[in-house]
Amino acid sequence: MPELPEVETTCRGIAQHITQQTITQVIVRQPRLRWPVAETLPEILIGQTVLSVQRRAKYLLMTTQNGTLLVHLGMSGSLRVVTDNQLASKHDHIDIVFADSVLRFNDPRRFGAVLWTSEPIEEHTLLRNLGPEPLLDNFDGTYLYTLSRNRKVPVKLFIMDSHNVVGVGNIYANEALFMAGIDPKRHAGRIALARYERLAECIRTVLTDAITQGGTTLRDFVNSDGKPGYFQQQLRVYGRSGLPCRNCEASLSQVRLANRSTVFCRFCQR
DNA sequence: AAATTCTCCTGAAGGC
DNA sequence: TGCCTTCAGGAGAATT
Repeated sequence: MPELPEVETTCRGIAQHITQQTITQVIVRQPRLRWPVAETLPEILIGQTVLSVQRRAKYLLMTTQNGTLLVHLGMSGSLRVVTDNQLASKHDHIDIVFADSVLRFNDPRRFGAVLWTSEPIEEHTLLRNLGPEPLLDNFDGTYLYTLSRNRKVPVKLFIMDSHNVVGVGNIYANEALFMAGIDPKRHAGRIALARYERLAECIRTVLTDAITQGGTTLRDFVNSDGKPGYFQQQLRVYGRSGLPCRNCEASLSQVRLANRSTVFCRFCQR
């Protein structure tokens, strides 16, 4: 499933192909996504030129002279650039057509979103209340510590809440907490500053490593055959319930927090 | 304000 | 082979 590293890699991968390209056609085969795709999307987009492709949280922002196309990949979405007229296949819901290429949005579970906005992007409802980017300088242990005082929510849910910090999905929340030695169930307000310093660093590390891997794994966004090819990182705990902890060999535990699978080592994480 | 639950959707995996 | 159930989950919306 696309987490921040996949979105970042997608952003870099498609940017080089569609920046400065003018949209000649828009095909919407399935408008029922997370929110309905505007019926007017083709007439809005045709003739516009993509000036930049950026990422905020897990949103991809394609800016033109008139506004921004927001794309969220949800659980199962992917974007790829097609240059050889290949036929659309199952779940290829939207094509953004340029002179020599097509940006194709595929999303089996349709939790993704494609939305047009002409208002200033930072004021958009979906972006205005987001917390800091975990890879920028305004995110650190002091920030997490201060924000979490008196909060009773489990720390795993705290770091997965996009109001607090964006882009930490279930997989990397599990991984970062293992790496930091923190019990995912621990109340956010009951963790000391030094441990939050460690956690912030671990969040940065797991995300950065994944982006580095993705840069090589998802090396080609043009005519990638079939699957989007999300990277299989070396995961320490996620998906390893009942398997030995890579640190102490004990069997890894699994619980559910807010209906999310949570895997941890009950000895290494406190 | 904060915490919790609900909701959308399809594909994979397991049981019989 | 096939049909059923269960699970997976991003994150906004709704509820407590």
